[in-house]
Amino acid sequence: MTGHGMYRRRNDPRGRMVAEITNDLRRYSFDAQHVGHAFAGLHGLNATDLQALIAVMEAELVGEPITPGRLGEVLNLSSGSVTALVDRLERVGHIRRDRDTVDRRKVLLHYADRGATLAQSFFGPLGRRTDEVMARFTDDELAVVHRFMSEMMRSMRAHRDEVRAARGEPRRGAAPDPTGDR
Amino acid sequence: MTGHGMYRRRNDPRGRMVAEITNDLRRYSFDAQHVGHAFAGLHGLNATDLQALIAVMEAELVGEPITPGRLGEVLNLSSGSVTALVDRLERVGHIRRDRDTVDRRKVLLHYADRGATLAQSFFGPLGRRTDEVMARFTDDELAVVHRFMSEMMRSMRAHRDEVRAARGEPRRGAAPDPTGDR
DNA sequence: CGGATAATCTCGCTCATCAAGATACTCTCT
DNA sequence: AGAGAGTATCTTGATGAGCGAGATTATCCG
Repeated sequence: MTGHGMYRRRNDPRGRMVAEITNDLRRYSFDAQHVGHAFAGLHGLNATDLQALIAVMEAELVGEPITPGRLGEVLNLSSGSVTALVDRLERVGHIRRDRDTVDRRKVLLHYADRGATLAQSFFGPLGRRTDEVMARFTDDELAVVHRFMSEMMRSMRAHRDEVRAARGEPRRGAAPDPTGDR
Repeated sequence: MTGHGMYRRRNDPRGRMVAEITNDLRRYSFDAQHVGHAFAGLHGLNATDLQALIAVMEAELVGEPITPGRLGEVLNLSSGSVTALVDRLERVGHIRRDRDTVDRRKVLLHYADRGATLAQSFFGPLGRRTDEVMARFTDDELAVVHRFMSEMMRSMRAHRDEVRAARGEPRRGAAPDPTGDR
């Protein structure tokens, strides 16, 4: 999944370039997904656990610790799944729970040392590889790349929201999907 | 997940740009993953099923229908999981199995009309969005983006192979280009 | 207080995936 | 031609992530 460009066999140079960029983006996302999966497996976690750990760290580094509810929104998980997820991560010492002092219904998630170390060993090698690639580009070139990725990211995010919103709406086309939905 | 740039708080302009590109790439991949998941759910599939369908179509469009074994390598699934996966997709009419006439141990996977229609409705809207973004870039700018994404993709693929190798077992018969398009 | 609202957690179930082993077919060598 | 080794796929049983409905705990307000 994750990307497109499978058809689109235009023959002008620009058309080919668009197709290749599209394919590279798709492959990059696909591989990134598998890196996460494999790395998580190496450390006794699953892909979701790793994503969650990263989300918890990001939130806390920005100064706004995340709640289980919000984490569920970010990862698109049910509340029951989030509880199980947080249990798993807490049990192995990657994160910990704290009650919010202001609104004591809320639980705030904080990363523990063990989690920080793990994230470091995930991002470290990845960052080194990224730096190697980026070193081959001038400031002006990186500025172009930045503008591009920024717009592509926004575009994909909008698309994600649209597809998610399509849930629960009348389903057109083909088979009635006996299992309902997931 | 997958990506990085969470730390790296350099303060020079270039450092900030690198960090932002990195973050956008990570978010793009993350969202792309969720688009696939949500779209699949809408159609009674899971994320893996959709990836598999795409891989089957890609292989056949290139003229080399994929086998279950190869599909398992691409998706990094066990043989048992692949059988179940292919069963699911065949049952709902997205793909079909054919025995290879030359080596009758092999099974070749082909997409069916229903699968093609589904893929179309997945890639169509995505492609439209992508075109909108790319239209805002000149040929020269796209050439820079192309060079960048190509190198980033290769870098991520190498990293994936490295992380996978750190586990039990490398791919047999060399594993060039899973998701291989082209 | 009592009711409404909100956030999180509990429980029973489903289903994707794995690991190991069974089966089916092919290839090589004598 | 047949035995044995090799390869591809399929079968089976177990595990565990995730869902969804309802229970629990906490806050806020009249």
